[in-house]
Amino acid sequence: MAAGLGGNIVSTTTSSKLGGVVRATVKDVARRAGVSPKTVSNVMNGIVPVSGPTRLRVEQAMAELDYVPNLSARGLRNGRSGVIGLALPDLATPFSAEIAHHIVEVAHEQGWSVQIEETGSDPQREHELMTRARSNLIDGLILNPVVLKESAVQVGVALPPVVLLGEVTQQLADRVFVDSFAAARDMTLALAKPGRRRIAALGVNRGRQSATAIQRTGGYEAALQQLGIPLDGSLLISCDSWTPASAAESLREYLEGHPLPEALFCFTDSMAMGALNTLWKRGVRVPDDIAVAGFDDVVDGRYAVPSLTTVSFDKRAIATEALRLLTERMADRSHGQRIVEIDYSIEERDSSRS
Amino acid sequence: MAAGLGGNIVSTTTSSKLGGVVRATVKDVARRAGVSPKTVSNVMNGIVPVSGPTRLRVEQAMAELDYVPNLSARGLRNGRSGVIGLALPDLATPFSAEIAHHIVEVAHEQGWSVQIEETGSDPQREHELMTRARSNLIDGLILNPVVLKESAVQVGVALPPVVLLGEVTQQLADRVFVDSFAAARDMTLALAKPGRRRIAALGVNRGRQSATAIQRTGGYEAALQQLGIPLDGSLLISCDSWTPASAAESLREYLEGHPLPEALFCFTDSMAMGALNTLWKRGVRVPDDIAVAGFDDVVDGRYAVPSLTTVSFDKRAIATEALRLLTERMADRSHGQRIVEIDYSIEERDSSRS
DNA sequence: CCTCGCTATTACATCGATGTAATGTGAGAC
DNA sequence: GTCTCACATTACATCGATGTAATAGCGAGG
Repeated sequence: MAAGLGGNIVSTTTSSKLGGVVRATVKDVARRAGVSPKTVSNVMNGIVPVSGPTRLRVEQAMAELDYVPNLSARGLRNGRSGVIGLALPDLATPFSAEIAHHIVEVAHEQGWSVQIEETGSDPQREHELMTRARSNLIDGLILNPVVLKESAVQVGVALPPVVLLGEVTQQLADRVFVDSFAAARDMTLALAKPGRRRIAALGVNRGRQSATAIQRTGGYEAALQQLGIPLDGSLLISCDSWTPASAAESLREYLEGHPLPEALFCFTDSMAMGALNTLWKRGVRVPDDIAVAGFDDVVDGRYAVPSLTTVSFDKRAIATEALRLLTERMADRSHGQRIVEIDYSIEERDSSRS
Repeated sequence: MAAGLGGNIVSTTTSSKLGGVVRATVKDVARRAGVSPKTVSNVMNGIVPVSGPTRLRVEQAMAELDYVPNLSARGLRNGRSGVIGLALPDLATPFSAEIAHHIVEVAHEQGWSVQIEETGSDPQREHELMTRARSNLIDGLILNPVVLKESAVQVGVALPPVVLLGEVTQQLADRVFVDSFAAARDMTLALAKPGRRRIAALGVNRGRQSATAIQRTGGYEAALQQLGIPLDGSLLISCDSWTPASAAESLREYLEGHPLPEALFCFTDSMAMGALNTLWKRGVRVPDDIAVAGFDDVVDGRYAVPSLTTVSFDKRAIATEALRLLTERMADRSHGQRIVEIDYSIEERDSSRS
């Protein structure tokens, strides 16, 4: 309201409003504590030393005014927002949800906020995200891409730090992954152990192959080869969407035209649960008539009927490693590509117990 | 590099860096298009009219420079970030995940980003979130509280717009909810229809009651009363954590000391799936020996063995309504509390089919 | 008593976008 | 040919926090 004299403008209204409610700023805190705004800032950041008494006065003033820093302003000034993005195909998928859970949890422990985006397996959407990322509202991105070779995700110099989850190849970004090929191979071997030879695989994509599907199919085939079992194309059950609904329906159709395999390896637990439902509806007993296995070790799979044999791995480790790679790259963008592999194990449960 | 003359300082270095990569600003775009920064801003916002040719030049310049607006700066200036917060107890819970999925989806359609937080059912954490919300990085908050009467969530004047999900009472915030009481009552009635009288309820909390647990327990008891069935305390199976693990274990312990009820109403689908697993392990047939029902209509429940009878409701409608309430309140903070009720229906599936 | 040197504090500019108020430009009317 | 009016465009200040460089304070050493 009051204009100063000369070049200096002395404003008396410094607090800002949020929906009509006043909010204190550093200036307000400074005035109340009888110091300069920069000193308040110094107290908050702790880099520049502040004397004991002054620090106390400032802290008290902050408390009295219920001061909350404006992160937009800080983000503008610092060039960093303290927010990371997490992009997943579909949050409603139990596997994605568990990953998201761990990432949000680990991020929070380290003081980061997480902004979630769904790509819906759409390369276009994945591209949008990179752009969004560049708008400085997020400092980095953890991306779980689906489509192989999606040129959309060109992890280049003009983009913020990115960590990919999963087995995208041909990308230069940092990456955390589980060796799906080896895991699928081992699971197939485990299913074959009790002498089963007619082992079907559920989840082969008909059209555009996802990187994950290719890996798991490859591992499955490698195991058969290792066992000397000839590859039987009629045991590859395709399933366009990796959902229980799609899996249940695909298996239902399949069983109408094919004999029952001795074992069924589903490429995700979600699909396995759809499959279990179909088998149960047809009166097929698991594991007596057919052994079933999944992949991901999702919580619900453990309580499926029967409990689902699956490929298990430490999802929290994935979150921890992804965040480590991301923060390290944010600190130093120059170092080369880093790839972290997460161990897996075969969890044999009731659905394949012979 | 070149200093201007007089009071005006003409800077030639206007683009900013992000990890060593130059990023164009409005100034750069303006210079390239031969207009002022404000005109560029006008082109983007579309409020102030800009002549055709000028607009074209600006748009071309933006494209050439690969311009991306800095949202921190915009947020600082406008006081709004375009981000809303979503706080849920636990993302890994299929129900929460599905809700999150729909909210993220609907929010994206309306141009909002979503920042996710987990409260872990911790009132303290819920409080932190409100503070965080005030830091202007989020314009509003959708909160799914768990604990009843958590004084932490004091939806007051100094806080950003909040919409609560669920049946928190005694709060003045806008709210979207499903009538758990009525739904639980109807489900209990449905389970009793074929003449079942010994109906157990799984999910009663031992210690601190959640609002939801109270509602569902109440509905269950109301149904029994309506049916003239005396309330039998030994049919109330408590379960401290609403997870399949906890439910499976609680039921296992329960069955060791009690006869098998005729029906089991679990307060969530997740718990019901844990229960199904326990029943199967004990050789109890569902629905022949006992009918089982859940609540939430989670995807995996539909493919449980047997398919789970449940209380269903439109989760996308919850998301849509929550966002509508939130955006309306952000536009006008003065109007009174609004409460939206979402319809439910009883989905009878194989787990209770007699 | 004065200066040196160290530390705590301050004034000022800055990050990028945008509202405000003022300026510039053109067509149309007299 | 001049004046008005409407509209496109510009200069400047601002949002809030913080780095930079300069200042103030203060004890120790000469």
